[in-house]
Amino acid sequence: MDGYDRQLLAALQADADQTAEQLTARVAASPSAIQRRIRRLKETGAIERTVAIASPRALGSPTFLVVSLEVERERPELMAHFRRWLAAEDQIQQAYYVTGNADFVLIVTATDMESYEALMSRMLAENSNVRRYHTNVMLGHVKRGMAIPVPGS
Amino acid sequence: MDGYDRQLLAALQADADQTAEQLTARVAASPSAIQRRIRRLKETGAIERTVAIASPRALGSPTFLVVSLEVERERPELMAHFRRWLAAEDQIQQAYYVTGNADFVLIVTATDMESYEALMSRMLAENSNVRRYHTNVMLGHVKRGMAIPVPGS
DNA sequence: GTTGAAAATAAATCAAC
DNA sequence: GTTGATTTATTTTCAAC
Repeated sequence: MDGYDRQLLAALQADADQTAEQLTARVAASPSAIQRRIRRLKETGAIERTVAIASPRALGSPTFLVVSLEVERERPELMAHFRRWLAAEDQIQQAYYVTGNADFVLIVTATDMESYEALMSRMLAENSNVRRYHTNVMLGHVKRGMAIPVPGS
Repeated sequence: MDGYDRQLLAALQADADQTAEQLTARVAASPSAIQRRIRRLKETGAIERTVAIASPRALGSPTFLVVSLEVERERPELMAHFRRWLAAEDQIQQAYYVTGNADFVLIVTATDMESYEALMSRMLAENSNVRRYHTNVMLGHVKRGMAIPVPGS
């Protein structure tokens, strides 16, 4: 991971559809070097994956919700079960383990509030260590991304 | 947007590095049809963009924070200013406008707590309508993604 | 790291069904 | 929608510097 790799990560986090040739405009290196490094970044896992960001409108403008929840942490096996449950649910986009009032913060999608409530009921039914949760319905977003800023860029 | 497009969106949200040929395994259509549709999905904006998901470890394991904040909403011009401010800050990955206790939920990255605090100070100094905020430091994540589930898939 | 050429792969375009 | 051929663009690999 040197300056070239960091510049590449910055560029590809913003737009992964650029060709090696186009990237020479942003990364001071030749197409050959760029191609080699991109492959290496993927091999080493510095680039975990490349994904298409879909427009919510194109998929029926689902409801998004921000859920903070508290769990009973005493039983490790229940926590492990809960994490697996979260990972398996497609409607749960993001699941973060946090400090503070809440233990988890989730970003959830649902076609409508009814389906959200069904998901939450199922969550409670299938995870006895979930104590309570608080829902914030998303009204809109200013920004949506996963890009991590790169030091030298 | 028919069944083919939805299947494609589902597949590309998970992995955008698949060739049209590889996609025939998941989308019951020929490579030609798949290529044509992918291009159309990008042109129409159904696919907003394609991005590389970088490993936080590769970028120095930054701290992630979930910030809920309350704003003074009375002055629309201040709100517009705040939204632009959020959009312009690289450290702010996601900014959601929500109902409930908080008005906004942010997902923020910082190299360390000091830089996070500097960002928040600057936020307050440059946005007089931000009333208060509450920080949840992220300890880890179970899941990190932007994929929207697709009805028929 | 670079350039440049060759080979392999994939995408784009088109015709015909 | 499909197949198959063609063209174009990109990636990959390599040699030489």
